[in-house]
Amino acid sequence: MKLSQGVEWALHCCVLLVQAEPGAAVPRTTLAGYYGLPDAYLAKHLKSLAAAGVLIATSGPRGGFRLARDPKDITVLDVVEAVEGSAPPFVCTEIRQRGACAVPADRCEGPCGVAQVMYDADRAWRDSLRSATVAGLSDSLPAALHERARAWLKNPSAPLPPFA
Amino acid sequence: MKLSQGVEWALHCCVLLVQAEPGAAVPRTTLAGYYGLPDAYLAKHLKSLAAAGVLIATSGPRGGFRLARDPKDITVLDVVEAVEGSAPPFVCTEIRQRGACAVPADRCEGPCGVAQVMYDADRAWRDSLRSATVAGLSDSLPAALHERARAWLKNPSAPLPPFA
DNA sequence: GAACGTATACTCGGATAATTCATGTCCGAGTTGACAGGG
DNA sequence: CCCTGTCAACTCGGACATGAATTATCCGAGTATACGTTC
Repeated sequence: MKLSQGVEWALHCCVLLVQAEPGAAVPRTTLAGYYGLPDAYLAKHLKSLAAAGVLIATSGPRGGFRLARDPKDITVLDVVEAVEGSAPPFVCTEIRQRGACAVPADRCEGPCGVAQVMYDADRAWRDSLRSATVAGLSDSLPAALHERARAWLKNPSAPLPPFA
Repeated sequence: MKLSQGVEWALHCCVLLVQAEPGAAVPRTTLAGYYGLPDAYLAKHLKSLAAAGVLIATSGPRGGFRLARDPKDITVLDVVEAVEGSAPPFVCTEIRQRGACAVPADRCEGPCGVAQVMYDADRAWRDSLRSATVAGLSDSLPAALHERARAWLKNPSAPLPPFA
């Protein structure tokens, strides 16, 4: 089991977008440059975020991506599911109904114990991710980083002030 | 994010092995036949379980696999990690230290907020899996299935009694 | 009848292909902003 | 000075290669059993 690399990128980009001017869009090249990511590939994940309703994409000059709603209402789970898909990681193939000792289907009402345990764990994982929001992640960063982010988003080509 | 198919197979096989005679080994062909699984591929996962110390493999006639310890002491997490590996699903590549707005390494003491949230979710997932044991899964099955399993393990070629 | 040696059959283990999915990259469609020209 | 039409540049979106991991399979190494032979 391995999570896509894009999850990390998407989360950091969403946190960065909190610092953008309200209503302003940030192009993907600016986002990619901030973290040194390949913009061509980052586009793929940003597209998924837009399709999932987490971001809003705008075309043309002054276009780009912006958060679709208040950062307080964007959970980490929203971002993860946008990139990874909302399909459960464990899929029960009902092997109890196959093979020499197959159990008749009419005796398999609920999910088997194995699937139930996996589903419970998946729910615990999702509940944990749902309890964190993009706003909370942004608040955990020091104010100095917010300043640098705002300066960069306003003018990516200008030199950044040195660290205090 | 997708879990390997082998996780389901491994869990069901471990639950089935609870019904084996104490000290007796069950060959992989018998395990595969019970659930109608490809024995050649199942061998790969059983090998992983043996390497992880969940099962004990024995060669030669009357050989096969048996549980390495009491089913109460085998958690579902043990089985999942044996098959999937114990590597965390989320790997932080420290992208905050890269790109145009890279943060100096000496200012990155602990993990970043994004990684922390993912690690917490991973811990919740593992804790959930750790709270379930192979013995618990076996106990959740009806007694009739235990009977059928014991009969099959004792003589896989004999016809099974019909369902009551 | 018991012990021993051999051969056999059965088991796991590692090495080897095929397929699927994530990764990485590119170019085209669409849209907005800017500019030049005219009123 | 203001309005309008055209143009151009910038943006995203989908289509196209690449690589790795999972899936799937086979054959060889090793071992305990069973049998036949001998004492």
